[in-house]
Amino acid sequence: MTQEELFKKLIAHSKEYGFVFPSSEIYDGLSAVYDYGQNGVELKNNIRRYWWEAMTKLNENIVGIDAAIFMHPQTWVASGHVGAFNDPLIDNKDSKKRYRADVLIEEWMDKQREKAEKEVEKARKRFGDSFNEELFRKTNPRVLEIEEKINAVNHRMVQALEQNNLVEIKKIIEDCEIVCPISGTRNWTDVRQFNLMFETKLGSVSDDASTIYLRPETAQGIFVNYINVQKTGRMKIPFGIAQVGKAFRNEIVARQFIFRMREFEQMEMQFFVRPGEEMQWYEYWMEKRMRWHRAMGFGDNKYRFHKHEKLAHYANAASDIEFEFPFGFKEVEGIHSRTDFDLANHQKHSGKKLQYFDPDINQSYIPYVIETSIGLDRTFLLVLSAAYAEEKIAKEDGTTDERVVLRIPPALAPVKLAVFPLVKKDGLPEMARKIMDDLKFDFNCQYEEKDTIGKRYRRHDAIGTPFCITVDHQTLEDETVTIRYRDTMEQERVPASRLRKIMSEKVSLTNLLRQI
RNA sequence: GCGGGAGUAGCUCAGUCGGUAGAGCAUCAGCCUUCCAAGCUGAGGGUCGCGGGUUCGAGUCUCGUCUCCCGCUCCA
Repeated sequence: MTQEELFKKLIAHSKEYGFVFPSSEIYDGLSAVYDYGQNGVELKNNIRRYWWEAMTKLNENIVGIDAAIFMHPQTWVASGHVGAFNDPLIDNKDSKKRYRADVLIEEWMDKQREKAEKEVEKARKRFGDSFNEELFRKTNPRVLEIEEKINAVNHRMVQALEQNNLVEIKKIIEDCEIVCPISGTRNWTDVRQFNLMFETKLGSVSDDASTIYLRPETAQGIFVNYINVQKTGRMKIPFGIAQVGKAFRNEIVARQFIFRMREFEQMEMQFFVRPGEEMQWYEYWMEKRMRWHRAMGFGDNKYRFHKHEKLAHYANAASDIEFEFPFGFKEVEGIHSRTDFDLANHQKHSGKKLQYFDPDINQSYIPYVIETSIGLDRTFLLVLSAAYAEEKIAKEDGTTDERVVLRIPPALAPVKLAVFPLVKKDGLPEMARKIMDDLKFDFNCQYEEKDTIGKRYRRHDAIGTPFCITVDHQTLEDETVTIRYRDTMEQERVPASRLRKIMSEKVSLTNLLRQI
């Protein structure tokens, strides 16, 4: 089976077993938006809890918040998103390459400048020692002509960008006869504005309402609350603030199932440190976050670090944790050293002091920030794709059988255990119900009596239920039941009275957290 | 956005030359009782993604459109 086939099967399996549905599917769906189903929501909640507890429970100096999705519009000016998430783009129809229109024009201007320089060089060779460069630049008609052209284009471009005049930008590209560096043609599409932030209106009357954005990242909710949390929680540097929540990006191309969605959930932690100590904390969190991933037990070789060579506007170091998805190694988490970029800009734009007084060194400063940012939906996809397995089983009569099993870590599995009566009579259902009623306060359980026992086992394999409890005739005699293990398909007979203790141990999130 | 592929029952798919929409699995009810999906009987479930056009007649031909998958592109 190719990886592509595997991925398709995974998507089909996700739908068939109630993990992920296309959004508003009865209306044909909505591009790159998905809903979590009855099993998906359980798995997602469990992953979220695993992260949340790993952050806030295991670290005394990390606390959580839950900031609103709507934020003051100035937030996004300060963070740089209004500038950086707003690009005029143009496509070349022949090479199918996409460019930033303003970059194309700037590159054209650079080329013109090179031309002028060549004229100057030529003249320098011709005139030798008597060459007066300044005079030549001021008087040579060719150089003057080029410079005039550059200035005119630059003026037009700046004005067009300011007025957001996309038609004019395209006209500049046409007038300058700019060609695609790849295809060499001038077969361009219209210039389009891509704003990655979703806009909406705050206020009921749209006329005097102000435009606000759906947050494109959750981090800013932490930065604007940093001083509140620090003061009211009496936090001392180094400390962290964790948050889980939805973020929204109007991606040009959203693809690969739930890997890149327009509405997605981030689990972010911003760790505030003393300036100059950021690199050691950066290393610390890279290592610590990798351990969190590996504790899930999908295999260390499935993960790798990817160091960013080209850094974002706010960072002085950045690495991704990549996981080997069916479509290749892809980012699930970023660990970024964001310097004091965000806090310093919020201080500047808000006029509020965001400094921290450090009693140890008797100094005030704006803290530096190490960010760990992981996609919850991506982690969900990670767990599903790592857990999904198709197995061949040798049967007693020599034939082979197949089963689909999700080897989800028990602590994360949507349903922890299923309780079955072996047959639907002789008082076995009643006995099974009684056991189920006792266990349901502690675990997410399901009771099933329909179909043969084998079918019921397979059904629960398919949704990743790690344990099946079967009540048989012997149970009526000595109150023992069997536990059937999902991964090995082996069974073990235990007293029903011990079930709660045994299961607590096996599905414990605490035990998973201890492995980090 | 461009190129390729796809869309028929909950799932996987068949549907010939344009002539009354099918199978297996699943679901539900009943029978049977057996620890690894396959027994028996019956039932429900479809505007063939959506909308035009051609035709006496369209799941099938044609045009448009939407959605999904793959590649390019984009990606704090």
